[in-house]
Amino acid sequence: MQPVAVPANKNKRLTLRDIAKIVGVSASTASRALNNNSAISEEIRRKVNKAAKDANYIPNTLARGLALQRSQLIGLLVPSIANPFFAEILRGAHDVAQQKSYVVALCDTQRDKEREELFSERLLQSQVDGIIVTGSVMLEDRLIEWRKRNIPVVFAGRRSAGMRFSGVSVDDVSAGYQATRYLIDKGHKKVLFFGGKQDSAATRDRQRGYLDAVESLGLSPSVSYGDYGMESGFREAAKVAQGKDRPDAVFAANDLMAIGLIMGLANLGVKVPEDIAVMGCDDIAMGALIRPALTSVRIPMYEIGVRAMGLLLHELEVGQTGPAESILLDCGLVIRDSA
Amino acid sequence: MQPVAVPANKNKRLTLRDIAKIVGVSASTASRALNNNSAISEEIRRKVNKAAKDANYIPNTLARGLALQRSQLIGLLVPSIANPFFAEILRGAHDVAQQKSYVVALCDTQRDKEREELFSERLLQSQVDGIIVTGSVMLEDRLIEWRKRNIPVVFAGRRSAGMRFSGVSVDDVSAGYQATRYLIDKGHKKVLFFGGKQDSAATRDRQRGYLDAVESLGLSPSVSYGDYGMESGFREAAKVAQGKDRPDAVFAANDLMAIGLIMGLANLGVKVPEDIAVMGCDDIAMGALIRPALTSVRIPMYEIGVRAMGLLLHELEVGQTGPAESILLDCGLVIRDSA
DNA sequence: CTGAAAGCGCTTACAG
DNA sequence: CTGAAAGCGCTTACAG
Repeated sequence: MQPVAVPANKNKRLTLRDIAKIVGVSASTASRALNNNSAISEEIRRKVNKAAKDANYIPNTLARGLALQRSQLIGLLVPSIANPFFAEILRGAHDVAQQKSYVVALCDTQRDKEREELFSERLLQSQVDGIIVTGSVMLEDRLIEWRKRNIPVVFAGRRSAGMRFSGVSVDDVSAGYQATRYLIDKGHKKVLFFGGKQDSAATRDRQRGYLDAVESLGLSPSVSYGDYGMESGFREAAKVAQGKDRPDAVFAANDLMAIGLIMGLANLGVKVPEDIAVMGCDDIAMGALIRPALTSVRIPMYEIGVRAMGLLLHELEVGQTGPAESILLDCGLVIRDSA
Repeated sequence: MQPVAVPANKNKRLTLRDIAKIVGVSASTASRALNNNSAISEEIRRKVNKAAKDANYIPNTLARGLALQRSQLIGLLVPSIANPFFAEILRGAHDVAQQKSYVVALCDTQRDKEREELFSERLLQSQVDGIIVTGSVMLEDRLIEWRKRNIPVVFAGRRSAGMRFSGVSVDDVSAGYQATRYLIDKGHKKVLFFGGKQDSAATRDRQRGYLDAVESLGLSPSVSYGDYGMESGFREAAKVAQGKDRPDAVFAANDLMAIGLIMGLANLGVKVPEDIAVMGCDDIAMGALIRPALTSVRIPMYEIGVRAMGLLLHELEVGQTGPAESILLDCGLVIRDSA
């Protein structure tokens, strides 16, 4: 049997038909052999696979996707990759996607509604097989577009409010309650809640938990807002430290702001935790390294990403499941030195 | 003229042919109208566009990509999204890609060679139009595969060594030299270079600069390595602080390690900068907020990402340019309190 | 077990 | 300016 010459291939990519030709079978057969999804003679399967490997054949996912109606792409909407909280979710989601041969299309929305909508459309065009939405400010009716097209959407790190989308998150109300309760049990009387953006669901829920704790114990609440960034915590320090009605503890809605706050207070000569106790939320890696080490509420971010992608891929395989599934992961206190 | 009924569309996506039918033209014409890349009567163009908008038509990028041999996807290889340095490059690259209607396929390689190769292959399959490689440990001959297929590759944050690939980075040797020189000029006699992973090009170059400075001034070098993570800096503190041949200054190859080091030293009661001066490299946001505020070398990370994607997209439009183009961005000292 | 054909949804020469 | 046809590279009923 004469070996058939491999076509000159001048910068022309090898196609399935090419390798079929090499082996001397039809493209259909080659396809079946490669995907071994159908009965094929063992010999042909071997030959095709060998030829593919030898010729360094790389299947075209675009063409495959078009034929199969599956792009093998998963969209990921995050408000800010610079934020370790979302970076961790992203990492978790990314890891399981890759492991299942999906590729992740990343969109950093910067919490901007216009960008969210633009990206949502772009991802739709790219025919992503599904989308993970994290920390979105997007109105859910925008997402209905996806639902209508029968494309799975799962939330990560936040629960979907009105319309029922699947998602995995943490009980933020409980997180807020636990943190505040801890502070109060430690003897603090004036604890300030320092939230992130007000339109954020996490801030809303953590504040709810804070209020529950404070009010149930007959203390009076006080609230202030930053933007989830470290710098906003740093700036807040000035307000907090400044005399008259100074709190004796603050519960920040995320660690980044808590850390900024600690830095800012140190800068102003206010001692943490002696003068003011500071507690964060999320338990990002940095918290353990900062001095004083940050007391916080641990939110299993990486795990959230993992589970969210797991859910999404599951819905993809099983086909649109019936009711939306909400997974709530546990969170607990991480007590260190700042409170 | 009777309005033609829109097909019932039960969860079947609208296709170009559908909207062509609505308007009463051929798919070819509809395509031309939408992409307005060819002479088309103004009236038809309007009608087609209106119909597309009314019907909420979403073009299928997969099909388009197959026909045009362009996926509109750009691959991004980063060693770790959890690392702010790469997160910033990623952000820059992402922003310009999105702005030019490309979507970004993210791969976190964890600096693992096997994963890099796996992802490289996966991206090839996905028909990405180009790829940005950042902080890769991948042997460049792996990248030749890309070159052969005529797919643009650009490096970001690191220069390509052997084979000439385009890239944008910073003069790391100079960064190392500037930092060390600053330390020495401040009167320090025993400055330690605390590198990241030894196989990292940035570490190699910054160390080169360090050595140049130290040796040209007749001092003797001493070198130690971490892994670029904050924790490795924290751990290093113990070694550094421990008595006998204690350095009076350390230049860390990145800010994360420098910050960890500062935290660790504080923890051990060693005063920075009085007992030991600490200098970082990169100038990540956190450095400004830490106490003592971190003295560092500013590497314009976001800008690197922006320029790298710019270069890539340019090569894509112009077609493979001739010689590789290397852009070197400036870096300079950011003097704060830690040194 | 294998092949020819049709189709996935778009684009672009090629003719009018 | 417009349409019919062929093609991008794969997959999968449908027949053997």
